[in-house]
Amino acid sequence: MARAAAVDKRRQILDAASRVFARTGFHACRVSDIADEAGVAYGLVYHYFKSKDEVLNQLFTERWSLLLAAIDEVDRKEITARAKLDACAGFIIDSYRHDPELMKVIVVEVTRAANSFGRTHLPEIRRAYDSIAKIVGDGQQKGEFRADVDPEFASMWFYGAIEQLLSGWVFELIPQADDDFDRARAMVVETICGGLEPR
Amino acid sequence: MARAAAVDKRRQILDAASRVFARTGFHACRVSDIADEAGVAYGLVYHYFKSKDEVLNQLFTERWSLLLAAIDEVDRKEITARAKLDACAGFIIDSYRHDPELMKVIVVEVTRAANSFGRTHLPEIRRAYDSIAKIVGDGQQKGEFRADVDPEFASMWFYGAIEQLLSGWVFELIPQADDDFDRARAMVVETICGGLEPR
DNA sequence: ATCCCGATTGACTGGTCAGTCAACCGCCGG
DNA sequence: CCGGCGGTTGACTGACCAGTCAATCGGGAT
Repeated sequence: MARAAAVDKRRQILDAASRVFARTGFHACRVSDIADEAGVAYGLVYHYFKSKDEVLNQLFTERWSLLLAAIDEVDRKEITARAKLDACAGFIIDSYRHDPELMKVIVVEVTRAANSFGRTHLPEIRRAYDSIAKIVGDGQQKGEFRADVDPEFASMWFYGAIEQLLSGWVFELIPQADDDFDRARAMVVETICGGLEPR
Repeated sequence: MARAAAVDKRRQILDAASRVFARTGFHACRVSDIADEAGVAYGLVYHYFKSKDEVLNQLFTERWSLLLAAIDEVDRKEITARAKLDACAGFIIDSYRHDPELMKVIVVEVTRAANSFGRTHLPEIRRAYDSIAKIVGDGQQKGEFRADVDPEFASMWFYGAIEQLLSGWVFELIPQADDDFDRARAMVVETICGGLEPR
């Protein structure tokens, strides 16, 4: 019971932090905001986490490892490179659809923060790029994609295009009705894979 | 003379700020770091700028208005949509090549910072997306691009792909020898325009 | 009933830093 | 030679906030 309650409180704090970071930004918010949002005392945050930074690290690592696992799993399937990239795009976009606040935090505070947290998590972030590059490279081997494009670069703009879509939704620059997510996924994959395939 | 010296000092502070923000990040650096880097007294920063924020705003606005002007000028030319997008990509990449620190600051601290400065400058950022969307839309009108892709979305991933390239260079994830810049530009334009053109 | 120990509380502290301000400098015009 | 004024200086202050810690709570074991 004590054990289960502790797990709950920890989760409660993480979820609250996700909302607060999304709303106010990591730097602009206070630890007391997180505690208030979670409905717990200030000090309890420090019972479960070493520091404010560690709360964000935890949020990032949790979700990013799911992403890495998903990409690797996709890569193991016997499907075309285009289908693999479509599945990757789908996973990322669905992550946003499922929990926009958490994805906003991850993108804004970590993935796109070249200073601060981006630096810290560079290896994990890079692993995602590498996995996508591998998918592109394998596609080239099989003749599905043209060979005169560097897979390393292609993975950057494939990922960049998707992340920019998320940003567009976060900033409310592009529509996010329920079917816009799937349409956007289909269009971006169609365009980039179309450009990567031999004419 | 006094006038000229004042302009120099202001510039000196802006340039120093660009270097310091790039190195340390806007939030992590102190105003005294900027003053030290510029070789002026702490208080002088506040003689020329209302606040630390205003220094960053100034850096951003200066460069971003150049970008907006460049895109508009490109759009006015009588060339294909693909050539226009190529010129836009070229301008952004050359901006980075010419002054990587400033572009790093603009991308990391403003463009990609959905909270804080991103919010503040949303209208100007949006104008760039809109201009690119217009180029894509016009290309569709002329039959150069397929019509079944939303220009608004296409501009997001075109810009996103390029910005991710910049990020890759900032993070030192992809090579940045002198000819990598032009190769990257050519590849990304070839891929995305290739995907946008009718098969 | 009593003890124990992990969970929980929130007041407090120490350090940091943006922004202020009063004094100083040196050029220029009279 | 002097007075004024924009440019320049840097010590200081006030606010803010991450992280600490001593005290309290409460439930399970004996």
